[in-house]
Amino acid sequence: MRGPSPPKTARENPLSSSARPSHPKVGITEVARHAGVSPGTVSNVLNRPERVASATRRRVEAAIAELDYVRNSSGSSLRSGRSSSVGLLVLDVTNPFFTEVSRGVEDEAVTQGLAVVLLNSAEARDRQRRNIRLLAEQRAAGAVVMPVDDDLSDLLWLRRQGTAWVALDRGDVGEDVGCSVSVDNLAGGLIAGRHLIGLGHEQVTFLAGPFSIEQVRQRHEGLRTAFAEAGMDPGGAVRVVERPLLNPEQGEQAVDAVLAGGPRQRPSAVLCANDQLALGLMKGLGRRGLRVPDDLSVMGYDDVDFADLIHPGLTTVAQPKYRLGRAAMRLLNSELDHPEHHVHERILFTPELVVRGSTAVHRTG
Amino acid sequence: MRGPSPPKTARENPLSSSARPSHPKVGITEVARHAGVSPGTVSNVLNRPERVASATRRRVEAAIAELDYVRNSSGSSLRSGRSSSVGLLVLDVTNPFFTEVSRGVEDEAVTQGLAVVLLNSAEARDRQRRNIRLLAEQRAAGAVVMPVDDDLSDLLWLRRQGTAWVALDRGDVGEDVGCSVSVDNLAGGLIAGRHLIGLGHEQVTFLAGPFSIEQVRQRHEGLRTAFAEAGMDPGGAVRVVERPLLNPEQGEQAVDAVLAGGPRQRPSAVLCANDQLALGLMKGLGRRGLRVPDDLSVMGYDDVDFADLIHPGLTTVAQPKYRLGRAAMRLLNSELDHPEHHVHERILFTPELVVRGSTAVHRTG
DNA sequence: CACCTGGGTTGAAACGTGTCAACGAAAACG
DNA sequence: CGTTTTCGTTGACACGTTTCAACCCAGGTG
Repeated sequence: MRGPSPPKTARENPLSSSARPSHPKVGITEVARHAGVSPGTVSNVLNRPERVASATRRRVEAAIAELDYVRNSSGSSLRSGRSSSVGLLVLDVTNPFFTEVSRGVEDEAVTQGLAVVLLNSAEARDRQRRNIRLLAEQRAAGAVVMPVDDDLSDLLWLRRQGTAWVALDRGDVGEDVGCSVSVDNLAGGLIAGRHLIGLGHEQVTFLAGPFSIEQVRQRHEGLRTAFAEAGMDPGGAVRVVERPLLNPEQGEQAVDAVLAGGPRQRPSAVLCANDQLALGLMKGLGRRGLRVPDDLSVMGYDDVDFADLIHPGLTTVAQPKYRLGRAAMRLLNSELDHPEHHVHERILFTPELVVRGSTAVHRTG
Repeated sequence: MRGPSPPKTARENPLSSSARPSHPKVGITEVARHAGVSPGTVSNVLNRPERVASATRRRVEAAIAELDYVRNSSGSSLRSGRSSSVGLLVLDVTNPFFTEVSRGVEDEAVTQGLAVVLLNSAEARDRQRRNIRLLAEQRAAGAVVMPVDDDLSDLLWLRRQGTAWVALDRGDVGEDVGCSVSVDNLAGGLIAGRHLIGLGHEQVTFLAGPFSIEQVRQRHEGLRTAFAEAGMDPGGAVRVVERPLLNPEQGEQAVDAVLAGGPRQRPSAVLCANDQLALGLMKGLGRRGLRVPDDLSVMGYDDVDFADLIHPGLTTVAQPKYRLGRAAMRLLNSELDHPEHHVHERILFTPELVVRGSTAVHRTG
């Protein structure tokens, strides 16, 4: 695709002005010749240094340095059948929640010398599919995946291709299918609901993302449970507004729907499926001249960085984002290291309530 | 590294329960046999479909579908010397500015069938170096890079290895070195300064990131120019507070330094090098009981999503983030397509002032 | 001294693909 | 009808690495 110079004419590349011209083709064999050993030995120096006598090892390392050899990972993963990079398939790079998770994944991956490639599904099924295909073509060692919906068929296909994965933030994948690490969304909805009920709210709206996402469903269910638990009828007390995506724009556009309804059903508090939605909603409310929390209490979910930075601070349900990513990658590592006697595992974190300024007691009347 | 099963024993993999067992090894040759053609023809179907008769093409495509063949990109890039993925080397995945840019890059890359792998420097030189090495080992086709500082030696090395790149948001790379696309930071600082001066501010603080970053230096310079232009002494009017990183935490921690100084030098407005810094600063000010913009005007830089979502809205200098990414990738594409008669190019966008609620006229007295 | 042992090293054989000269057949031409 | 051109297809080879049986040799054992 690139032909660095007119094919047959091995003309000197004008770019390599500084430093040694760095012979265009330095492979393992060239290094071997230069060090007076066989290619196999060089390979050993690279991959199992302990098996080679320290004298020759030093000689090889010197040659590597002198020739400025850089390993060709295509060759290596072609021969070994697997590449040494793992995919991180994320729902939305734009969402701070995911970027935080990715930090955890990266930190854990480097300890194993694995490279992380970050891929973005943008909450779209076909993009997820494209990315999964990409991972298969690259023969990725493994992947950490946040599935876009309940249909795991593409992921099963990926595993059949020989690429292991662990599901993140999706607790409902059976343990016969794969590992998963997630946060208890039922519990999250529950503590959110209890918090609002404790403040005297009797009519709340759940501003939801698509119900095709399991997290959304469970947070909703938890919220309803809280009301049932308090002896109130969830059917009457919690209304749902569903949006197709979980971003701020959607939150802002939802204002009308949230405020709609007769004075009787008008909510005194809103629980958003997401901090992003909450942020947009608060902006929309501000536009309408409504004050948070005086006119309406607002809760988010995730506790992303900016939840603490806006005014009023966003009351929200915190998820251990960094640890989530770390745990997922650790699980993946253990599966890669011992594929034969690996049994899928499910890790469940517990969310925590973080109270800030965006929720207040319901002033009746 | 992975040994799918005890070496010699080709035992049936218990995982492939559903669907066809999908013979573990389907390569281009297997497809060829199945379609009754030569491997070369299959390769042509994959890469230059127009050169193969439609009858045989259909036959091959059927075989591909039936065998569930998935191309092995290791083999392909080993043979061709280049992989078909490009790197996007970003300063900080956490910063919404970069995620927006990445969307532009991705959208443009898919039009050329290139896969984008996102790599994170975390504003750290050694991580940038690791990532550059990774790109070299993978023989990446190219890269879009936001350099962490002025030292471009690693990037020059990368190009010597045969991987082209274009610099993003770093206008000072010479056109003898590589393409670049950036936003005019001098102009940005200038319009920011004019805005503040127009509001009557005479004493402002520039809350800066590390001055090793070119953008920071230039925005500062633009700000000073605005004052000089207005007949005021920049040396007296603009004070600088420098922070080592460009994130919200740093902004919050800078409150003391910003407010420090006798009543005479106490600023009535702050220009932040970054929206992230501005956000943190505003939070810190809130903690101190100071109101924005009543007690202090605050400006950001970038116009990330949330600048419009917080209260008060953040007055800021908008950069065309998405177009930035798109332009960079387009430049890279053109270099990859015609490496021989390519001449490096420099694209400079113009920033725009976005006035929101965080700046107000200076109430003297 | 003959024999074994085992750590170091070698050489050749894959891995799956792209490329390219060569070739056959059919079509266009004189 | 013979000759050239065009279009499709073929095989074999090369890319850079890992792997593995074979081998060498020094040191220990009987």
